[in-house]
Amino acid sequence: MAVADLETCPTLVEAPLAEAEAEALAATLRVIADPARLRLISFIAAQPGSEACVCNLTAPVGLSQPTVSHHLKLLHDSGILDREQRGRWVHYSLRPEALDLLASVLSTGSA
Amino acid sequence: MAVADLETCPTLVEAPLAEAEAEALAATLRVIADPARLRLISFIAAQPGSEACVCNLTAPVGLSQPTVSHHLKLLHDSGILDREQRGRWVHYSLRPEALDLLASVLSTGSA
DNA sequence: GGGACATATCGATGTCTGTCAATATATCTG
DNA sequence: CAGATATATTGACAGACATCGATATGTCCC
Repeated sequence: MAVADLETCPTLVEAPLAEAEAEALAATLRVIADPARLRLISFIAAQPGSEACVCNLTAPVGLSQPTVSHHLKLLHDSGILDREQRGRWVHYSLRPEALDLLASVLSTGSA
Repeated sequence: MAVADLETCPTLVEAPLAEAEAEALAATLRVIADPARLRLISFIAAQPGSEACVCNLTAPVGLSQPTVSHHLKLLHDSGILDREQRGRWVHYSLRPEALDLLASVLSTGSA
């Protein structure tokens, strides 16, 4: 279930959501609706090139390495972060289109 | 914890989120990250005047009356829906600014 | 006031998930 | 190949929450 699957979804306020559409959107929102994952996103986004090595992400969020790895996996699986392995290190980078797509689904267009 | 409290928050990609800021944003996102609540929002938004009586909301989502009432309370407490009682009936209406504010916090501005 | 109706609250229950310690996998270096 | 380092996976557990039935609260009408 990736953010990209929402591209075919109507806007939230456009028409009544069918059950499957609602579940798809909720699944993506659930990934973002966690303080640790929000902090990871913002930390990565704040780095030059919007990318960061995992080894630099454990300390700032104050969680164990397996937990951070777990969160990064969820963010990657849902298409919010890109993953690139360089030798022993793994770099995660932000996919801004994902957040922007989510924002556009939520927006009412009346602003 | 209402959406309006996010007005002082930086954008998600603007700067690293502090723990309290991340928790505040996550709390609001959690309210939206549920299929039943997403459907309620979209059903209400699709009505003329973006408002609906509770009695018209139970059937479409296929949940019990107490459960629907519970979801509406969460949506109201977080500032996404307005509540107005008219006699025996209660009407909930959408506050578009709330969704738009959320959308603007998520947006990277690079779109 | 009494009965009917609309909505909200309460208590209980099952499921989901965030977290960790332990361990596995993978890559580099000597 | 052996050891070291970086990341991922597994298993377990506690806390959060969606849901329901039962009941309470509030409002209208006779």
